[in-house]
Amino acid sequence: MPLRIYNTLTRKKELLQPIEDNHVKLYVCGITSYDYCHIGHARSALVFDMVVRYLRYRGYKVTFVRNFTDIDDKIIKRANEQDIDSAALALRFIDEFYTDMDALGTVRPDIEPKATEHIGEMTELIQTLIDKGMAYPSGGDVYFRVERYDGYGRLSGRSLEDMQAGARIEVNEQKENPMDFVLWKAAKPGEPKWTSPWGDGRPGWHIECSAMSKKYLGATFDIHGGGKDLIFPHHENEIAQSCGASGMEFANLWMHHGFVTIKDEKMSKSLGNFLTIRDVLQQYSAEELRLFIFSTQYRNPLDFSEHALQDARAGLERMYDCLAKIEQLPAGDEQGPQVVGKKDRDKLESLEERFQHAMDNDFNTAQALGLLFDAVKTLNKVLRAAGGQVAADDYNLLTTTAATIKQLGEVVGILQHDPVEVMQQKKEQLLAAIDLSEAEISNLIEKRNQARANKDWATSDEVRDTLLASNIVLKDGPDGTTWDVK
RNA sequence: GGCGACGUAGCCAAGCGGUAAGGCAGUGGUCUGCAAAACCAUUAUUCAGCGGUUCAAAUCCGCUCGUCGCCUCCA
Repeated sequence: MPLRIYNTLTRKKELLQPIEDNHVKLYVCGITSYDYCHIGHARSALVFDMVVRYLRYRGYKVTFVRNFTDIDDKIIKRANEQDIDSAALALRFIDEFYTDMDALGTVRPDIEPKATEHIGEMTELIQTLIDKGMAYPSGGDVYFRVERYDGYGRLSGRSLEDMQAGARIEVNEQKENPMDFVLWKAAKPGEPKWTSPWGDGRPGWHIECSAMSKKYLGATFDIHGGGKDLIFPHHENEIAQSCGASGMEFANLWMHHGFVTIKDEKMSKSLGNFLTIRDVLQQYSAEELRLFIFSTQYRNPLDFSEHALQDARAGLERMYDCLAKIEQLPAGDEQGPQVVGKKDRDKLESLEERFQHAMDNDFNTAQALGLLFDAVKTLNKVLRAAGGQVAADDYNLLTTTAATIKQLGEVVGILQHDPVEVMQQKKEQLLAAIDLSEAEISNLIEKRNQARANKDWATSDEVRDTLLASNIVLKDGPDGTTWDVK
């Protein structure tokens, strides 16, 4: 029954115990909007989409906040390169982000705050830190005084000494300590700026999340999430700012997902080995992409390859095919022979429970999906054994299990389309690429059936080979011949 | 250099102290005129290597090797 989540802070799986009974408050670091999103961003969005869906499925109320960083060095730089306004650039890529998210079918967060709309909250927080001696203005900037916060390094598991030893930080004369980080940046000429007690400027990156999470979720909340690359310095600094200012705990649980890699290297802009979400969605459906992403547990690295996506496609089709067959099954016959054995019945009836058990273990989607596939395997076996004549009891088991599979699929966002239609659409799509209509295929099948009735195998095989040349595969079953596009 | 993660069949991937899920691919069989599909069976005496703890280890501990990540913007 209990849901356990791996907490980066303690390096252990911990029971989820929301501060407010049954209400989970979740903050996720969103994108910096200056470019199209790549598959790594898709993984992030999809992982937390799954988390929210699962928590809600388990009966929790979830308040989900995900921010937009719409002011930052990269945005300014990119806007300058294109000679456009930085705010306009940021807005444009927020729009593009929504386009991608809608295509992926992710649930919208409840609140999506933008950094530029919370400057007041940030300056207030910075002032609190200055008042407490945890921050200091210097030359128009304001810096966080890292040595004044005892717990600095506890999230990333490193000591201040370790970090200083290997510091690759640029020497900055304005800092008291090289590890101090900026809370407020003085504006250079021509840069976007806001007024503050320390002069015109803009916020540093980390302060926005501290300010906005506090505003919408409170000083202490349940889960804070993001990619592994945010652990240091971003989340470490958030903890320092938030705990430093409030004197209270910040997020109770820290969830960090692994990277998407290509040939085992991190996908990133600097390496140039990234694919955008829309690139991939041109070739693969959102559900295929989801199946691929959830084929491994969220903390592990996930290697992107054409082969892996093809596997996901084959797997998803296998599931839909099974569901479609059940949907088209004639209602159960009271007289029909029962073919489902006790072992299979128990297995199918306990599917939801076992699925929950897997997901309760730190959202183990890989195992959960394995259980779904295992159920499909069993359903296929039953369908085969029944041969179209299903006993009423078996029929009920088949249809309720199919409904359960669809319901559980919703947690990871797959199997949400009508199975019969999906299989039909798949055919039509592929047919469109071939110069044959369904009617022509039916005619050819009819011709072949006549030839077969006359035991004219030469003609029969000729028809089959002709169709095969157009990627149409014939399947002779007990109820006649059906076909599929290869 | 500091810190961390990972190494399970041809590929992907669960399992986290009680004797190796699942997917893709392969092989044999049922079915078929022959096929295809589907189904059934089968595919790791073994979990990078070497030691140790334990009645029992892929699972815990130590060392070695290998891969990757963070330490600078990054999901």
